[in-house]
Amino acid sequence: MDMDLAHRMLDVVADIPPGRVATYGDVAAMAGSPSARLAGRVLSLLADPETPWHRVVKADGTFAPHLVDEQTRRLRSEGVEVRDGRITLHRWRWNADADG
DNA sequence: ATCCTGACTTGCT
DNA sequence: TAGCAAGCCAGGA
Repeated sequence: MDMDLAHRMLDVVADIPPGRVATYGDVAAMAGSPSARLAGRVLSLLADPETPWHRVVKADGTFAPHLVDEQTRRLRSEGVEVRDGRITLHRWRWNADADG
């Protein structure tokens, strides 16, 4: 696996501000990859305890099935409104340009 | 080499 | 809105 790319993805995730989220596709794109699957793979294999993985969601605002509970708790603790296992993406999605 | 599976996304029905 | 297929990168059998 491309470790340089992997670390860029982790850096992108680390840059997501609290209370904001990004999609797997966003993370991949910002790291220079077209593969959202790779972003998920990188998080599953290389995420540190410090990595805010819970700020990464699917393109439709839902979460990976096995993470729903934990991710819901963490996002709510940051002020993100989670309804029925999903968020309103257009409202919480991180805009790197506007939000930093 | 081929097939299946996975923290994914998009387009069609 | 829900279900399916194809495309995507990588890894295991």
